[in-house]
Amino acid sequence: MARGKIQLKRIENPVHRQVTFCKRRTGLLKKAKELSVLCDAEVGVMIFSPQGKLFELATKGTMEGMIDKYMKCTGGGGRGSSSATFTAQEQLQPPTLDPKDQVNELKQEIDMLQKGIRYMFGGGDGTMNLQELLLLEKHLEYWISHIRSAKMDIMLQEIQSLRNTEGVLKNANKYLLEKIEENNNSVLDANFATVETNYSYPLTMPSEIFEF
Amino acid sequence: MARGKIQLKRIENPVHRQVTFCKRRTGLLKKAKELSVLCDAEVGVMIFSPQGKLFELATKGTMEGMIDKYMKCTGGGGRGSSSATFTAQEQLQPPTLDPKDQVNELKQEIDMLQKGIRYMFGGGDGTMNLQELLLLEKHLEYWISHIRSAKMDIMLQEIQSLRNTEGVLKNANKYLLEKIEENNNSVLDANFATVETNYSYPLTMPSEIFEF
DNA sequence: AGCTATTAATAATT
DNA sequence: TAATTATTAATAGCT
Repeated sequence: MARGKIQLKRIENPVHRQVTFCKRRTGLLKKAKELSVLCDAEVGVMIFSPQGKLFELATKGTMEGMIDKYMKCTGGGGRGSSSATFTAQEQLQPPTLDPKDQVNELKQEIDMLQKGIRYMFGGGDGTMNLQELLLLEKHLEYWISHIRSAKMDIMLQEIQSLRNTEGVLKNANKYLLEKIEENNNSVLDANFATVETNYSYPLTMPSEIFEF
Repeated sequence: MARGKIQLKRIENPVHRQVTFCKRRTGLLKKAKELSVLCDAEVGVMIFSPQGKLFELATKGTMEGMIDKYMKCTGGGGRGSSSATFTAQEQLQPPTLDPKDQVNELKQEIDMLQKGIRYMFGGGDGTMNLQELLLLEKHLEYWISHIRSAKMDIMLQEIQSLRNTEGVLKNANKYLLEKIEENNNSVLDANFATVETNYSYPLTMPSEIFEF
């Protein structure tokens, strides 16, 4: 937003970077405060400079309070992601477990996530339960609409092109056969009478599979 | 920044407030990410809607990690948080390696996977940082090997089939032309001399695009 | 959800 | 640094 567009990549010039950090930090904190006031939301922002200096903003109460709230929100034991995707974790569990159990539990969760991914991309080895499958299905419906990749388009184009060629060849073939027939009739030579059957081939290709 | 100035006070109209919350929340998170990328800073944002729903962004690692860093930054034990806004402080971070770290590591991996899934299929709301993307890329390389779906295989098969047909037709065509030539030679009839050129067509198709 | 007319943020420059 | 300004980016009000 200024005398020139910016690329969304690290600013290499250290001076520019520092200046921009200053300006944008101020801007971000301002925006955060505005959001909070305008929309009655509670906003917390933490910024660590490259040198490790902390800048913070908590629009209601303290940052500590926000962190507590955050912990409660993300599920007590506290991973850092909201509702969403494929989690099978319990929301209510004794907070203190043996570290080893904790590790195993987390490993299991990772397995679950990977299973979901494998299911989607590997062709589904059928070890997911109904609830998981329903969630997946919902996502799939959305993803499917995005699958028209360029490669697919190119392939379809190529198929069409080949089909056109096939048509041309068929016509040429037919024409030539007719001409031979004519020749045969006129010169009474039966040598080429079986040509047609010698070169029979299936010209009808199943095309339903391309209806995406 | 729009069709009219705004007052920096709570928007009373609930609909307007909700819409604005949505828009500005997006804007704030975008700005946070930009600051992080442009200036190589680590930024964390927590937003609680009036209804208590959490929206978050952690530009490096997880929010948990940021909170840990914050805690260390603001005074070790977690006390003594700065009451106010815009505070700037020092920070250090010593390296550690014990069971607890293992747990954190696994938690981070789960976060990564969940974020990745959301990123890929949720439309990519752009909340992944470089490190996460690299990890994701690694996973993707694995998944990609499974993407040869039945449909793709069928398509390739179909293309091959069409090419075979094309070959057969070409041969038949060639054979027929030869026969005609023979005929022409034997009956001294020049009527079909131009048949060949009448049915010229490109038989060489670009096939490089199918090298997956 | 999209679309502009405007305002707000800010990159380059002084 | 701090101020200025030419531009870009965000978004308020409408559909």
